[in-house]
Amino acid sequence: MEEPRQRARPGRTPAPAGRTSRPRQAEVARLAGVSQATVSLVLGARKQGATISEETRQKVLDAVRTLGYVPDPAASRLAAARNNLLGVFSFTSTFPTDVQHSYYPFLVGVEQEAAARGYDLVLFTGSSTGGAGAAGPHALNRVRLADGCLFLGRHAPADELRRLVADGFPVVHLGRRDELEGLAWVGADYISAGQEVVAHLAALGHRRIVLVREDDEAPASTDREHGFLKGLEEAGLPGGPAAVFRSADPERDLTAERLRGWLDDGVTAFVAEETDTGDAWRALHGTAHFVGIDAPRDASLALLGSPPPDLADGPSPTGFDVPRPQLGAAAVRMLAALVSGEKTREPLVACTFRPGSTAGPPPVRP
Amino acid sequence: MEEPRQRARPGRTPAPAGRTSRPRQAEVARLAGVSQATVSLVLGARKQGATISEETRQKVLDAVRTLGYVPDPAASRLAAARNNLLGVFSFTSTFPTDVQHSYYPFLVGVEQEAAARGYDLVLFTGSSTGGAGAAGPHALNRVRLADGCLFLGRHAPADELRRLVADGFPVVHLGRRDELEGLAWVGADYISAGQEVVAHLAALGHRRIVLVREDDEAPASTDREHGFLKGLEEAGLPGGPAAVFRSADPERDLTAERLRGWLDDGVTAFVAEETDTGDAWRALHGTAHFVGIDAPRDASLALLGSPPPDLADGPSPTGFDVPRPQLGAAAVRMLAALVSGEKTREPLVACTFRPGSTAGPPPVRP
DNA sequence: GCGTATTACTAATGCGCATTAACGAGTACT
DNA sequence: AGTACTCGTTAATGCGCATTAGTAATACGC
Repeated sequence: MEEPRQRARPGRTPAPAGRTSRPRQAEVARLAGVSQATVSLVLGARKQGATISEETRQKVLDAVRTLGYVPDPAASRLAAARNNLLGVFSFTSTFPTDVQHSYYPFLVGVEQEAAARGYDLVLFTGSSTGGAGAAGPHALNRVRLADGCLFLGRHAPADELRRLVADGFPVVHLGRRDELEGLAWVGADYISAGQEVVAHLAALGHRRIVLVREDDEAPASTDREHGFLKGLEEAGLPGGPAAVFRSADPERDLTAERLRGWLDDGVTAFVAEETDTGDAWRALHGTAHFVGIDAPRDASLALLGSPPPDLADGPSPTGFDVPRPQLGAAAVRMLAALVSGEKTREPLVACTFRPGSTAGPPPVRP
Repeated sequence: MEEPRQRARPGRTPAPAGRTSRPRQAEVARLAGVSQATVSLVLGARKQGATISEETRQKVLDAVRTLGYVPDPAASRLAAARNNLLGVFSFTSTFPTDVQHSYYPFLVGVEQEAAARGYDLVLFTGSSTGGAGAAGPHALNRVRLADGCLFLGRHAPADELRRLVADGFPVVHLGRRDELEGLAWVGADYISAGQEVVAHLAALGHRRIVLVREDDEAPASTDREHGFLKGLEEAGLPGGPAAVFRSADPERDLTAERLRGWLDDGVTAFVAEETDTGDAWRALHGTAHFVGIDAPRDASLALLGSPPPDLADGPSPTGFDVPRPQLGAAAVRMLAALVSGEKTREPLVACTFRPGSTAGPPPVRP
């Protein structure tokens, strides 16, 4: 019988012997005098199955400590396990030059909650300015290295997100996102918060309230309006289109005449939504000041959110605050739940009512 | 001849057939009628070596499109023996509740540069309670999961850092750190910057200049003093201990009497170092104001750094700015160089002179 | 004394991809 | 015809880890 000719052995070149590379489980095993499998068993917090003697366990752990062994995340994941890494993906850079527009407040909570649960964070930056990093059609794919990924901002391409979700990869979107079937998300409960603000005003005695908002279809915006209208309804106050003033440019359209007109019509309280720019509140605040309204004496003002930084020094507006760190933390909790296969939990985080100083009882009409 | 008994084949259970998993290169290969290796060659942007016919390339790309294949990053990185991950370690949390005390400005540059080079960032928090790797005495080992690691702040324990460096793990420290042999670092060139400020004052005509600094041995502090003294020397001005006022609590010790004494002695310009707290500048600024000095009319003031946030609204002090984003970027460049085995580069980043409005010609003495 | 548990560990295997030696086919040159 | 190349492709291999069948050793039951 002719022995089949021994083929040469292709494959990768062995690592250069010169530099000491990071230790592997094999080295740990050698040092501990056990097999690589045993090392894996000791390190993996197996819930059942193999048992390891305390003696062996200690030998292994000692070797791990001595060598400073740390598992390779890529290998862990490839072997169908996890690597205790959570991704944070933002299409725009996570650290924009301007802190104001950053996700910083959310990340505070994200980092804390992740650390508390034993996860480290991987920052995946989408198309950054330089963008040499092949921001191809599959840029989102890198996140698969982690056990799951958190998405900030609504810029993540829907089809790629859908793909991740369809593949069963744990994904959580920070901010409501219903249009994407199956996408888990956490968001602030703007509806309840808006409702609460209206309830507060109604309790003070206001009977005619107007909402000033921008021309925007984002959930954060429409939810606030829903909450506002719901609040009116529950208080038995007049709602309908007349209660909402919507404009693409409030600072231009919210004129003094218009404001005076409302006042003459018996409107005693005004509510503005919080926007990226803060324009709605700025317009309301500015025009009211211009007209000579002294809040809350002549009329009450409220803001569905926090004031923009440039107005932060003024009197604290009545309204609510979005608990951004808590939102980040909630997102991490949900992501962790998905990673471990648990059911998803309540996606809404309550906002906190801020009494402020711009709302009071309506003026007594002569 | 007895055939060796056929061992059973242990290993992992095959994936549940139920769910259609994502396509692999093998499936693409089958559809395209080529081998898996060919698929890998087509997809990988090989710089040299194998050549692929245009026909085959198209067949493969078509199959990729048909199946919607996307590479598994875990597998890619495992096979390529690098994770494309850079660690960022800060002993305090990376996102402190107070933005002011954060490394945010550095991270802006770190993120940009890392993204431009195709790296993702892993955030390690030293103080984190759980922190996956139980913040024991070997908490730093956790960073070995990345290809290299950037250290922010000087809280990282020296012995552990030393260990990483000794093991050939690529490490870069943000901020000068000479005492640790072999540690790569990048830092701001405080010496040149301090020198430049003094040169500016000297050029304006000042002949007696005093530096106010805290009682601190941090390189950022001593470097500023060196630069200051070097500047004096180059301008042929009197240096020595008399030119430097050092105090652990400048706000208490920098009294009005002392300041008046200097003025009487012919000192016409004062320089403060920038500190974490901004106390040196605050003391100098405050006492000068108290004494009735109007800068730059009665005397010139300069600051070796940027003013603290609470004084940011006042007149812009003459001095220099530390280009924090650029420092972060430079640190990433150096780290990337270390990871790919290149030589390290220039560790110093130049500060930018800020003319400001607190320095001018010395007053004409009667 | 022999079957059956139980315990403690190891060998073997594959995850999906990158890498490379080897090979067949074609071309060009002695 | 033999040699020397170039081109295009593939088989084989391993990256580092998790998983599981198997085994050896000891303990237990009757």
